[in-house]
Amino acid sequence: MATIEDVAKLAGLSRTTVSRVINDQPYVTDEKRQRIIQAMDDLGYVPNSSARRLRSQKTETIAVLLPRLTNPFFGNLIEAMEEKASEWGYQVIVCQTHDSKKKEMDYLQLLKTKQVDGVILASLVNDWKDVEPFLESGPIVFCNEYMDKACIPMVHMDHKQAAYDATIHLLEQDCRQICYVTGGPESHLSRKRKEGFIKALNEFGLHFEENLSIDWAINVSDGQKVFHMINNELPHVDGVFTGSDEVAAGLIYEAASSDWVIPEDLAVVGFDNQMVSLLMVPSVTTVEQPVKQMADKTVEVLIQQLLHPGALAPNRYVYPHQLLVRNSTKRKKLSIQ
Amino acid sequence: MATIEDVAKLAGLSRTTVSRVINDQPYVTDEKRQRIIQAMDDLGYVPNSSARRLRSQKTETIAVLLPRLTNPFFGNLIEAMEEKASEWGYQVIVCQTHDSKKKEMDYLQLLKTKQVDGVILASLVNDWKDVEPFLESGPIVFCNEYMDKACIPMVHMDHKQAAYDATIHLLEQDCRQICYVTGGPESHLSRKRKEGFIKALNEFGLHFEENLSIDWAINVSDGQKVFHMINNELPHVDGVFTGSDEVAAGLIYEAASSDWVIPEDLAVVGFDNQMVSLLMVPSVTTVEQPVKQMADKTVEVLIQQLLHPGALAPNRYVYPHQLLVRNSTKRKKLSIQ
DNA sequence: TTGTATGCGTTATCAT
DNA sequence: ATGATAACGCATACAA
Repeated sequence: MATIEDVAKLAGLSRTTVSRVINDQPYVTDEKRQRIIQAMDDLGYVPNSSARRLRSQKTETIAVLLPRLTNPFFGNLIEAMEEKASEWGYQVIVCQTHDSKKKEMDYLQLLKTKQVDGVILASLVNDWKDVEPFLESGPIVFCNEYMDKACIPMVHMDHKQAAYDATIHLLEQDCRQICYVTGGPESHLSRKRKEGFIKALNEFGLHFEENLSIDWAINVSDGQKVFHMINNELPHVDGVFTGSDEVAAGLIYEAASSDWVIPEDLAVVGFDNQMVSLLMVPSVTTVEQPVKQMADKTVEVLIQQLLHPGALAPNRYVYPHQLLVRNSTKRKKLSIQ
Repeated sequence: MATIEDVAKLAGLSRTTVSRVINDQPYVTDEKRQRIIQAMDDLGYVPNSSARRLRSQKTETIAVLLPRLTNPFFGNLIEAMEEKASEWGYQVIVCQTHDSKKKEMDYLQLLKTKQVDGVILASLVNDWKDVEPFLESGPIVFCNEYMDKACIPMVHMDHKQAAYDATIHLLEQDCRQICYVTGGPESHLSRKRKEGFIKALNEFGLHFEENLSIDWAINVSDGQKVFHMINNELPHVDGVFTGSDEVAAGLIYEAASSDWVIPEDLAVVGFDNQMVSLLMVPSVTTVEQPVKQMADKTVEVLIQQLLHPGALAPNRYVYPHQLLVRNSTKRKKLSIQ
């Protein structure tokens, strides 16, 4: 493999001059520049990035931590992030934590060992106090997940309000026994959602009931299980709030082979506006998040931190959500005007 | 940031000895080993990976090239790959080419510049002759996509046979005007599928008709467009072979708000056995690929190449597929026995 | 405008 | 068992 030295020799010049050409710097005569370019071509020279990294203390690489890629929300998120990062010439390393504290800490080490310049946390299972020390090694930005006590940039929506809106909608459809279905570890985000859910209940004179709460549902097959649980143990339930379109879809799929009619017997709201929520029969009422905008902003904020280490950017970017009302909750027939 | 030098000084020993401790090498007294570990702890020392990379000429990182992550097939693929790679202590860089020749070449440069030790090609739009030279810089392995002329390991299924099976099934359901829907750039894989499709037609005395061929459909909304195209311009079509469950889902979704009844008027097969193919009403007949096994095998083969550069592994791993017959093609009623 | 010398942090070689 | 030194490939401060 040719090195800068080889190129210098072949061109009959010094490493410095070659380096200048490589980095598009001035103070090189056109003639010598050409000679060097020629030499690089002849040798098939390519700068060794490990050497550059060591010299520059930069990697042009970022890590994105998330639970798992098969959750389409995170799939969409990282798709957009990679695209944006690539525009800036940055690589993206995928870090699936599977909600494991250990894996999360292991991936954070990438920052310490200088394998990446910065980190995006799209989920968090460890305590913030265990993560904070990593800030010494480079910037960290939250996306989706957030944490009031952390003094770093955060890009997310108002999950409390979103859950509130969705729940109010269920209540307005005359649901009174609403099952609260969530999954994954308890997080700041999930607590916010729960707050919104409870706030809405309270406004209708209801309160949160532990026995209508399910906290282990994260995918389609869990959704199917949830339906059977409701069918067998909670027949009085008339509405379901879930934090995931996949779960909602599984539930609705399973209900189709039963007596339950959706939404008349059971109204269901999902979350994320995944494709499947539109395709289901009935289509699923859901909360849309501006995933691409959030992803783009997150990458932008992180890279700005890398480029201008001093500049403290405003550190909250809250994006709007939208409740998309579809057939899985339309219990009230419209009166003919 | 503390360096090995700092640790050495604090412990009153040499860099060499510290390095020995870091790398678990022998020839260090327990007493000094302890002293060094203590010093590393005190300083919060972590080896700098850029320096290690430069020194060892290894990155412990691989690149995975694919068109886009929002295609759930590739989402599942990379999820499994990342997990497997992480078991071996390897990082994964996501490289979305969006089927662009230029982006593909750019990402392949990662190999030349030593940012990654090896590359997995899950798709390919450039000619093989343009890719082959990169082999000088490190191993490349195909997964899903393949190429008969390339002398590198390949992990994939028999796409010709899979398409053949799916088409025969449509024909057995009495479809005679089958629309062939595909998307993305022409590739070896897509050619193989087409061969299988044509072979099946031929066995039923039919031949491929260009005007029943659509080559621009890759997602749900394309599937919707396909339906309208059939509805408006190809009303005599009675079956659809598509290379994607998303497209099939979009088509079926759109058909629901029309006169067409699926499968009676139009039988539809998808590909990949995505969750959505099961959830649709009617559920979608599809071809299942053993994604996880293929992903695991690919990573394993690549890492073996990295660990034992000499050892030529057998270079084809062909995995079985399975046609899952669901409601979108069940036109023939079972006779009561 | 060009070149020399030095150091980024690590590990391998060779002495001791 | 331990340490001095060179080398990995590059880019920068400084000199010319």
